[in-house]
Amino acid sequence: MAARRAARADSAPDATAEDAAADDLIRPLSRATLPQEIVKALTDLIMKGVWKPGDLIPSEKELAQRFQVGRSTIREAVKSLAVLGVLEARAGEGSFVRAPSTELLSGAFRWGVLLSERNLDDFVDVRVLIEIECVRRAAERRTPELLEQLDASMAEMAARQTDHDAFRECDTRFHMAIATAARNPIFETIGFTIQSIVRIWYPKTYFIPETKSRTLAEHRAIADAIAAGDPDAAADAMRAHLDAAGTRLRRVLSKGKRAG
Amino acid sequence: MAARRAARADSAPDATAEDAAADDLIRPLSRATLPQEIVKALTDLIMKGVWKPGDLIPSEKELAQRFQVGRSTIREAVKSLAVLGVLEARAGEGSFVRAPSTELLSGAFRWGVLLSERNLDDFVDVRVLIEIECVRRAAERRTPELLEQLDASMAEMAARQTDHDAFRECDTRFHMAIATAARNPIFETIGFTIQSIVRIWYPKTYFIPETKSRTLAEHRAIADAIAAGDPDAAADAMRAHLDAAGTRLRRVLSKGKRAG
DNA sequence: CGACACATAATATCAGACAATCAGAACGCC
DNA sequence: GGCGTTCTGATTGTCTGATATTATGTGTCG
Repeated sequence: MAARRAARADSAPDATAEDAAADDLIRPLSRATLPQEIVKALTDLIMKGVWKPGDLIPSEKELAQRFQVGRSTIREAVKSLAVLGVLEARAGEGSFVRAPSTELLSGAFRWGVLLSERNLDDFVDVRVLIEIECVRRAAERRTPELLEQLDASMAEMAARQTDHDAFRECDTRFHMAIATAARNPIFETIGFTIQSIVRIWYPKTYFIPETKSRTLAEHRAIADAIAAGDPDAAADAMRAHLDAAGTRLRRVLSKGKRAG
Repeated sequence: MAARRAARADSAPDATAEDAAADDLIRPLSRATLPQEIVKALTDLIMKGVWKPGDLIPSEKELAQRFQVGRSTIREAVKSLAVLGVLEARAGEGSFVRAPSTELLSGAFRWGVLLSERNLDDFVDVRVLIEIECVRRAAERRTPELLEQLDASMAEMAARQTDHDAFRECDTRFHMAIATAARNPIFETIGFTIQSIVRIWYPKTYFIPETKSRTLAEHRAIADAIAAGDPDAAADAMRAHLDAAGTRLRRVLSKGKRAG
């Protein structure tokens, strides 16, 4: 009969020696389903730099032949990565590796539990570390363009304090400008990712009366330190801002929980 | 008779057939693909609390009939959500809503790093920031298990210095153990991602004779500082290690470039 | 030289089939 | 009755083939 694909038949669940490579330590729990393995294989190809953003990956038919699986299996894997925002499948053209963007997980961002109170502290810790580093680098590498962007953001912020959406946009722009000014694409991407999450949650704090005026003042302190080219002062100002914002968010969340 | 959970029918697409048809005629498949729509519909059902964590969702066949699409379409949607960690499909049982986890949140950062432009210097900067923070947190939160893992890694490293692959595995394990010990899933994920990329590049430095002995000594200094519960010393040791490793790598790369 | 029809290739979607797996019912033994 | 075994039905896993839709290139014809 048709030779079956070499199955990964681990006959008995006997305790295996601990010679397992670190590779497999990543997922010891779930038995691998075929599409899951394909996802991992495709991920590895991206990780190793074989496929870079913008690249066209082989067609589904070719991938199916190469992995020795059916087309539907490949499709499920590719589709999963497409939903994640990692790949983009275009009918008639092929599938491409997408550039990093805030669209990552866009469909799933609406899932409320993405940031629950349990992850809030974890997230804030990451935010503090990354944004402080970004602002430090931005202060060292400051340009007139950056200062202009920051000023513009703050000016609009001050002018439109009653418009929640506009205020949020200005807030986002302020932090993203700093992330970009760090002049490191990885910090920039991480910074953008952070902002895409922040802009979903932090606007809840706008209902605290003093939030906006304090935010504006904190932003101004940060911008001043950047303009002065003082990384330490900028870092301090950013830390103060993020601590205050985090406290405000926690206050709103705990209050909402108590009330609801 | 195991009555399957009855899903509300109001999400079925046959309500207001005229409007839907008109809309579809005006914008046939505008941007969204069918599985994407299913994904959105399913996440909405979860978000609205119709399906709660642990619940069994309708079978693929029933969903296909209800949404009036083929089963493969449903499968691609469910599989995507399974990859995202939102659903869990168990053969023979059905698909279940998973308890919220940090997978989505961590995944966003993971892909951000993976898809960012990969310049060595930029990458090393990120590595230094993240791993120093991880080791600092690990020193504050150290456990006997961590110290054991680090010792085991270093012991094997010392014993198998001639085996490049084994040495690399130990190196990876050492850094990943520290990332895990930071006790923050996002830091852990970013740390793992960094290691996944690092392990592609750094083995090139193993051809410098003194690399392995120095790496081992640097690891030992880090482990000692962690064992002593001294975050600052651990951070210093880690910085020294990463700086040295970076220098070694740059040396190999420039030499290789000049030679080849 | 340009516009239109056609060929080609890729994804999008559907349908059906069979295998693998699991929970629970049915059964049989003690 | 209690308990282990077998059977069965439901569900996901996977493969194959077919049709539809879409984008790209190409060649013909005016």
